[in-house]
Amino acid sequence: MSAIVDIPGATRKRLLLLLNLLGVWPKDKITSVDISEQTGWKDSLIRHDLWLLGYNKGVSNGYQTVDLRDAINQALGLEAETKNCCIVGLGRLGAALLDEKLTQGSSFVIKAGFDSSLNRVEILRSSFPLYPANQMNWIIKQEGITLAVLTVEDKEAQTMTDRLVAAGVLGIVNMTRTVLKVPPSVKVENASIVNALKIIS
Amino acid sequence: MSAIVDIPGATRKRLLLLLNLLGVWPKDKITSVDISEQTGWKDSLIRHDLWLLGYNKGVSNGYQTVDLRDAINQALGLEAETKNCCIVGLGRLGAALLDEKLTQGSSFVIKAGFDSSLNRVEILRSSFPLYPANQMNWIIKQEGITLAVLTVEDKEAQTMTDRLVAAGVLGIVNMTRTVLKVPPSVKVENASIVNALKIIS
DNA sequence: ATTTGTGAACAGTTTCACAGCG
DNA sequence: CGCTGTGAAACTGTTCACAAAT
Repeated sequence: MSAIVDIPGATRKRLLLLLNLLGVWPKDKITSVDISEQTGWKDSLIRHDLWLLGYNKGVSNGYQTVDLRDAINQALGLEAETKNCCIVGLGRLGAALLDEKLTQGSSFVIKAGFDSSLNRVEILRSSFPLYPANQMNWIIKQEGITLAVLTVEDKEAQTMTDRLVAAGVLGIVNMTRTVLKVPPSVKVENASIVNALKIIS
Repeated sequence: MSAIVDIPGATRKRLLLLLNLLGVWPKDKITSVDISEQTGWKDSLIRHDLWLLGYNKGVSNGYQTVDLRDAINQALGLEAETKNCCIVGLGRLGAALLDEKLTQGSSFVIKAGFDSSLNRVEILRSSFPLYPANQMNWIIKQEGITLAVLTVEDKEAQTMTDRLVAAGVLGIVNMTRTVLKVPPSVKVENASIVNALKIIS
């Protein structure tokens, strides 16, 4: 088990996106300039990222697409075991995530969905079980769920977050506009569409 | 029209989230320590942000909730005119966004939805019109649409992006895993759920 | 000739320390 | 005193320039 280098956040985000590009790159060789053209990142930045990562098999010839992809996957500690996730909030947006295609080809498995409305839990069809929100604590523990996607109404966001944290979840993808209050050990990534619109406008 | 100060990206993102917090803050006064407790950001960082923004009405007493909110709104150039948006890709995720509630209370108005499947365009119900993707160019121009939310399948992502760019869109919220290639004048914010899961895990 | 690997220089961001206001 | 406003210091992230490899 090679030492997993500590990759800075900004670099990590880029490498994760690069992984997606490598997955569809048609040629078996790719250069830092190729990547730059596809992504808009400076070629020097890409080389620097890969240097931080400790990859150094590209000398003067560009990188082997597949080999680079594997190396990044390994260095980021992905591709390891699958991670169990849950969805909290089964309104229109949450229900859309019941679609398996979303996580297809990734190492994430959605193990459960929760909603505070019993009605929704009973009506919706899904490939994984749905539960009323008051069962979150024990289901999360029992299923070994470590990540959650939060798609509730804003007014419920903090309450549900508190429950997720109490149940021992390690990371939350926050699709609400609310700023979530979590202990430092829990990671939050904000992916709200309205917030994203504000950022770019 | 006061000079709109140029706010650095990191600060801008925080202020946008802070706005949401201020909207639900129960007291009429708020201090940098209050904000720190709710968000996890260092109180000194918050004061620094507000300093950059040019706000300086808080001296030694904390900030007036409503006044601060207005000031941030104004400084970020939000709250100005409404921005016209469109949704590209009406699969399960895209269809979920047809719900008006999503943009409710924001200054974004969804003017159109597009999909390359005529079938979906005809079947789905929505509060704004849906069009086949080949009409994107003129509809976007006619409706004055400047922002797009991209919720297509990954394999269509770049093609649709090219069309959006050609039609003159200025920003894209990318809900796909694909790294989009756009000219420097077009802003992209990645909000893909699977990518977000990777970031936190 | 290309294209990487490397570290130094540069730019951006966060934290610290503390003067000064109410 | 508690809390902001302020700039310097520390830190993080990006770009540049160029030697080395093929």
